[in-house]
Amino acid sequence: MAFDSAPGPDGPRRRATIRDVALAAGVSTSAVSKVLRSASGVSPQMHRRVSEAIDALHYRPHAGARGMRGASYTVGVMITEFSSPFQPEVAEGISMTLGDTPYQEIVVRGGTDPDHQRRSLEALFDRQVDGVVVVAPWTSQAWLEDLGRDIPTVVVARHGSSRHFDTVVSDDRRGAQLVVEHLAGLGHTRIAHTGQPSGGLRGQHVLSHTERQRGYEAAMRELGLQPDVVVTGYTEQGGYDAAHLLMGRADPPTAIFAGADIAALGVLRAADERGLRVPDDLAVAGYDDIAVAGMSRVGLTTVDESAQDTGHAAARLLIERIAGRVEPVRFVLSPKLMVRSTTLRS
Amino acid sequence: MAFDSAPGPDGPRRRATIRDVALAAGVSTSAVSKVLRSASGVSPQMHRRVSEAIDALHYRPHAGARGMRGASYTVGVMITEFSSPFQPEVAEGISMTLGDTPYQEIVVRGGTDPDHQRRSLEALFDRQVDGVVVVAPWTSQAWLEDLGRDIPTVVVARHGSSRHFDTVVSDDRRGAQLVVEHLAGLGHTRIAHTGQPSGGLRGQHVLSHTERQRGYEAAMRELGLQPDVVVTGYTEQGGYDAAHLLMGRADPPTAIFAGADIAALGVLRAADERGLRVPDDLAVAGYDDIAVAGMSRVGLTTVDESAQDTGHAAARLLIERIAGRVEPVRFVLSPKLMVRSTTLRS
DNA sequence: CTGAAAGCGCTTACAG
DNA sequence: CTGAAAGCGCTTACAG
Repeated sequence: MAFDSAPGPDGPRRRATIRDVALAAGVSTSAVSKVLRSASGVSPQMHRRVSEAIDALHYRPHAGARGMRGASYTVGVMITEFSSPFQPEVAEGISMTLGDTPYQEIVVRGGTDPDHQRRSLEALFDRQVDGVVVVAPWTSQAWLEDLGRDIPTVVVARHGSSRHFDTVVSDDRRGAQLVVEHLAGLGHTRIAHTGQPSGGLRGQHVLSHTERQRGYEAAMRELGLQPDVVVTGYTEQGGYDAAHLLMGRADPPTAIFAGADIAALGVLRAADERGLRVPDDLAVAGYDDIAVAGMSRVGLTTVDESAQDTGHAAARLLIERIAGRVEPVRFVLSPKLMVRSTTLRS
Repeated sequence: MAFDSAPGPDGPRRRATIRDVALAAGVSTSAVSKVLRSASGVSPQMHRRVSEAIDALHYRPHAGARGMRGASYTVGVMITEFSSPFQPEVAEGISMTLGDTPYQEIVVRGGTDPDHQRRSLEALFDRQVDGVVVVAPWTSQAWLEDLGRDIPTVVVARHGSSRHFDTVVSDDRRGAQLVVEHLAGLGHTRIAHTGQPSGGLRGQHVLSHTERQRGYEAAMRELGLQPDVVVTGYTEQGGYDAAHLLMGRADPPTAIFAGADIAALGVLRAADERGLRVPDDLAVAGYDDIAVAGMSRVGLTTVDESAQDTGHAAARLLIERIAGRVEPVRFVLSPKLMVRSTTLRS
């Protein structure tokens, strides 16, 4: 481990404390504390002596004890699932950005149930994090505003304005528009969309998928086309079910724009099952540009919203907020259309 | 948030403490503490009064403060990357299993650099976790044994015996054997393998990939075939590079067994680029059975080692260890061959 | 069964 | 610039 004192032959060893360091350096614990926090008001030689003692004892401050008075240097991150193709990339971006700071991220799983998400966020709060990044929360605006009042908060993938927290979103409306225009430009007129239930969120404070659906509908109308939405869910199975439903109709669409890549994969599976050639019989597009989308055997046309950049922006904003900023910031990333073989024959 | 006291119009509100609860219930803080930990020696009416006060104040114990004396009810999990297709599934399994217990998981990213992994583990330790699950650590056995002496520890995906921690592994040797026998049974004799550097780990204390390679080599020799290993890495690019190298030879293999699915995807990309038909010109197999492997357009033959079950077992063992068990346990999961279209023509 | 007191390892005003 | 003292919110022996 990071320390070595009283090495009993087998049992756990005692961890060095600030008191041990103070004793070894012949100074007060207050002095050690100042060096630890690189606070002002320490002479160079004091700094040196303390630093040497810290190294010699392999001392590491106890985060829990620090958190009781000052900062814990921990930021909490909540994502809905660890094993989804998109959100962990956001966490990865946060982790990379935090690498250069004294902050350490801890990630918890919130699930999609609002109550479970609340409990996960509370668990983070109980651990005295200095701030939180919340990805795709299915909870009320009021509850999030309360959270933001109690602790520096950045919300990812949720639209609308806020008073007490920052927001990082992709311009989902614009992204959906890019897809629709691309498909219409190829001559498609019957373009269907697979969506996800709004989760009871309404108005401007909605999650990405609702904005995508709105963007799709607006773009279709603008082109004089009839929107056609099937709401199943952003899962492989959801896309699969939606595709079978749509293609079983008398007058099926010639293109399906799935709200998420994971659902688009389900659409492709259904298309394969029905013996449809992609893109000749059916064009397919997704959203997110997850790693699989770029695979040669998949070649999914989709929208890149850069999960890593999202995480980077979220981490940066959170640090600013921890440092004292209170005015809410809304950071919007620009989506980019990635055209591949599921819409364009080579 | 989980509490509501002194609601300043805008600023953060003060969190209820054990003292507030004691005052509201008209009892001592010691009594509240006992109820919190469901310790013995509390009368039913005391229990009721305290519980009511806890609910009324929306009180939640502060994990940092608890951790200073007793348990923090937090278990730390370290995985190498958040955005890899396999390890987060293990974390998911841990999270699900912990859902029924008072423990909360927190996950950190360790990366593949041993020093970075150490720092991540230390960060967990600083946060006073009650135990840790370490997935695929690239560090010395001595260091892990030291960690295990200081804190209940379960190591995933690392082979060999241990004195101070538990181990959860899949029988990688057997899994590799299943793949080789499957391919040989199809008539292949030139079967190549793509591996990953051992990372300096030797002897019995190696990570999964080294065991897989050993299993491959042993199975080949047993069948009187010549092992043929290219060590690149368990990445898409690694598989891609290995495949181009192998297929560029005068006498190329007819089958490639990639050590991990992610590398197998790279092999498939290279095969597509070279215009090779799979499985007719080249059979491809992987290992891990990640979600993509089962996709209709991929259909990758692979080995299922059940990441969720791995996480479940790890969580269960860790809780036993926190409860006091000291004898090391080694839990071995049985791999299962998943035959799909990259080796078997339909 | 109940509670007063000490202490966990830090940081934060406050004297000097 | 330096340090003694108080206190953060809990749990743990220890009396009663």
